[in-house]
Amino acid sequence: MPLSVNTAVELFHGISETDAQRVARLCAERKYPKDATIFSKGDPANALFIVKEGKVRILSLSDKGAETIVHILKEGEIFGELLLSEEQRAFTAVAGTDALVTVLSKGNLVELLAVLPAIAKNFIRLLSRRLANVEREFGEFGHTWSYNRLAKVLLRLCEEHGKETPKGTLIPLRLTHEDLANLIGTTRETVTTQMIRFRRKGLVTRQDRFLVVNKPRLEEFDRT
Amino acid sequence: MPLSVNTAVELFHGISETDAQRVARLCAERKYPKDATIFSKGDPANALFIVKEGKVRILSLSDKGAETIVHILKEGEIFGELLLSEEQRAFTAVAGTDALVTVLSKGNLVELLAVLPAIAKNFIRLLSRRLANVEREFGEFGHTWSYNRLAKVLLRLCEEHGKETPKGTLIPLRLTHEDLANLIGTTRETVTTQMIRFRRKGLVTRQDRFLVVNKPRLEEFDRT
DNA sequence: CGATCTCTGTGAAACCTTTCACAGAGTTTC
DNA sequence: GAAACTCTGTGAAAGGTTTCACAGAGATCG
Repeated sequence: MPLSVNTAVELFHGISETDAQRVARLCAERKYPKDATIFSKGDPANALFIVKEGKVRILSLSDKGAETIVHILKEGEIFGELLLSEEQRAFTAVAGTDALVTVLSKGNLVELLAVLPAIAKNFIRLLSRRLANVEREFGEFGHTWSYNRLAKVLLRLCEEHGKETPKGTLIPLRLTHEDLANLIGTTRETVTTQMIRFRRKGLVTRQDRFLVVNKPRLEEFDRT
Repeated sequence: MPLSVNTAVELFHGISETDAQRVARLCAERKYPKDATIFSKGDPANALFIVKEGKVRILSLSDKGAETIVHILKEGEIFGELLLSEEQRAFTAVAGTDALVTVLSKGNLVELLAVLPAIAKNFIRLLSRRLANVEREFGEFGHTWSYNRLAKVLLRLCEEHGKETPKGTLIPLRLTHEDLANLIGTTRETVTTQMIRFRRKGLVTRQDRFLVVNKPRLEEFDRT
């Protein structure tokens, strides 16, 4: 068990060292191997999670097997945050890589929110920001064409996970074409076709098994 | 100015009558005629709004004139709720009918959140729920075909605004085909074509200028 | 009431996506 | 290292959507 919670996590910004230790005592830690399910749609929503190491994917699974990747989370991000409004999980969370997560039970969270107003404030800000992002994406997805959505998703992934390199912005995720298809709601084959076009146009390249994006040109492409 | 705030509004659930009056004193009211702009993308985000009467539309306007309707809000719902995380409005809010809204300035909201923990709790629950809804929709919109998205949107509008009648569920909004197109990200012509198909199949009918949905059959259609 | 403006209905051509099928490259596993 | 599996690349046929153009129905405003 950690001695003190990472105050770099936005939820715990601005609380004293003493409080941080108190919080830490209420948290547990769990390890998941890549592709392990952290929780599934329908499970009781009884804890809040924070990604400590690795990546976590939030999936929406439709009745007919279709899978949409709603979010790819990195270190410091929170998930399972809907526990105060929903009894059951609406989504499935899966470890995208080997992952270490901090777990805070619903009871403890409620207590913390009551006792430490700073945390309530942080929580509100955090939910607001995520809501704003999802709604923005939602609005932008009006574009019909897959290549527009693909360009936007790649740019978003650059913002959220990208690492600048001399050759462009590297996205340090092992994303298959099928993953990208699930991110933009199309088929694997369409992604393959469009990625080839993007590569031919010099909008993206490959580095080992990772994608490297030429941000300026891709943005330009997206605007046209 | 109202003497006491409507505690039917979720944000003000569970607070005492005295507190409700205190809250009410911090609120103002504004009236907007149909199609008036309440705030625009880019405006400073300095107040929270609550729909008191009428409908309000939240729009995402892309650089190139494309408009997506992100939300249609009814009485009791909150908007401009992102003010604690965003300096500027990310969306545009427009009166969908003549509308009466309650306005709470950012400063006053922050004060209330600090003083009345019940409100902070309500606010969190409210943001959680909205986030869950948007993410769910987002996930469901994987389906490519316009008629699937159209069916889903109509069903959602039934849930949120529908009034049961002997002939089916009436949606009391004057929605043009263009509005529907902006809700599902397609063109007006496609909506026209699909609505005609829906009508021929008996999934929807018309009542005056309103839409009446045969929910069971439309749900069945959506699943198939 | 007539003119105007908005909304709905249609059709054809160009384009994009899905679906299905299969091949080969790349990885993983034993 | 060979077998098994996953991922990427391709192609053709079928079907859906956009785009453009135009007509008529329906509402609105003097």
